[in-house]
Amino acid sequence: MAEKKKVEAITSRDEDFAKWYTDIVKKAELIEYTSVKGCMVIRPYGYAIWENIQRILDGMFKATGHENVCMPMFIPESLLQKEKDHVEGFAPEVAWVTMGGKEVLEDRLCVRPTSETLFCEHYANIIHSYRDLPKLYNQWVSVVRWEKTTRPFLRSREFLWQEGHTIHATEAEAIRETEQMLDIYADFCEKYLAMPVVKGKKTESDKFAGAVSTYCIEALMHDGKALQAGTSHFFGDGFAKAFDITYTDRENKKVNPFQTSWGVTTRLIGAIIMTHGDDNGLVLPPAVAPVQAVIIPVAQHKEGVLEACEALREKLSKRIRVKLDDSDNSAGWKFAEYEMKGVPLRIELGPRDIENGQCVVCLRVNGEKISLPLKGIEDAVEQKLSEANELMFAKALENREKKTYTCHSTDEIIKCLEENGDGFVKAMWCGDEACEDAVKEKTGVCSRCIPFEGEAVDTKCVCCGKEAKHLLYWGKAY
RNA sequence: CGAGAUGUAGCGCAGUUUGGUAGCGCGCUUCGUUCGGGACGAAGAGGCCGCAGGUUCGAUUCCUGUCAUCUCGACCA
Repeated sequence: MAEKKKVEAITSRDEDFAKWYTDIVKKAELIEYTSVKGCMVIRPYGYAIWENIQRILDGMFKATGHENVCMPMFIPESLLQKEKDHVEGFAPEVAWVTMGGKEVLEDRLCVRPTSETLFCEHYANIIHSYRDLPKLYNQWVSVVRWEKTTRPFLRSREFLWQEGHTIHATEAEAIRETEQMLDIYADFCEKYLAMPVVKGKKTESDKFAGAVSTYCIEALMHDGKALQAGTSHFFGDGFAKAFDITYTDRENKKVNPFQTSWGVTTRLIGAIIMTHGDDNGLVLPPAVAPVQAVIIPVAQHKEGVLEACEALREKLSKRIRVKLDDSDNSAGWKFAEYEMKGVPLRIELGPRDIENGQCVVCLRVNGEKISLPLKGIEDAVEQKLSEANELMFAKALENREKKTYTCHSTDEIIKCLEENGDGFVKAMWCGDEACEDAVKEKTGVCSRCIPFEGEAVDTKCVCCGKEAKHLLYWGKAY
């Protein structure tokens, strides 16, 4: 029996985190590989998670006045090259199109690696007066970046995302927008994905190509590596100038507007896996779980069991996403299956329960198993789902706190990571790029962000010892 | 993109050293017995051994190339 179980089990998380991750994406049926490197099929169960993410976020965007649009997938080289920093930032990973198998020499087309240039071209066409501003646009599409190394969800060559592109009359308004969207991302991650994030600003060397400043949310995965979960950029009027976007203001003067862009990707699914998953498989936050509760009949061949299960499913389906598995697999098989798939709640219903007017409810996050009366079960189940969400957030936060270290020298960073494993390192920085590089060279951690919250832990730079300007989060990143 | 490893049935693997057209476990199909933590028995089905060249009478096995996957670096959401 023990032998058999071993055959089916996934790699232990603490033994080999990377293998554990790929085991989960395959065994929970989130993705399947294709014959093209870095391009994956997102299977129904994986895509349903993305649809839930999409639905919630889209609601948040709409509630703050944004509208969805859809830009073309192709960008002519001449357009891509209009903003110098931007094109330089993306050039190495742009995929070019050949027409009918022939190389195109003049103004060839690429597949969008991001759509700033397309939005800019469009804005230049439709914006004339201050009355045309702001435009708060977003699109849900896929983009292509020809990455060298790829990993499902974390780094694929084509990935799904949303990209918001807004344009404003004033700098202050654009900055407010950048901050607002970062807040929305952070709220979304913490409330709906139960994933704590650090809000902050990227250093100069790490910011988006063409941006004045890049804000980000950084999350810490269970193995102590950092993952950028979302970004929000303030562009100033640099793009507007490069693309000749102007409007006439109230004083009848021609001026450039200010822009932002912000995005999250299917990488969030990778973040969910690596934040919450355990040795039994995926653990999904209730808000985005395709199935929030699964009903498993016990001794389903016995009279009345399936009928009782169906009645329960019917009742719960009015409130939550519920599935009844009446397949003829054994109950034990189903338990393991839905644990692998990360279903937040399992409801067992068998002859004994029916007799007692109850069911057994089991929480995926901690394995807690309790009997609850069938009367009023809808409320109890909703209660348990929100409890599961809180527990997941608390667990993830505990892991992050445990793996957040404060260091005062590069030697201390090296020693600390050796003793405790990877994690966030909080250390002061003078603001000099040379020090940023030197820390990476010496210790292996790179700068993640300058956090909005958090007090100075020292007065001197962790690297050069000169006066420190910023507290910085450092870490090894995905 | 540099270093390394791996591609054999849906999944996990053996076989390759020493060349002769493929095997195991799980899963799958059918029937029966089961069903409160991945049940059991019987009978079946399933393979251009990643792909393309080469060597050979003959290649899953040897050689070359290529594609994909994984790991570690450099780069990046």
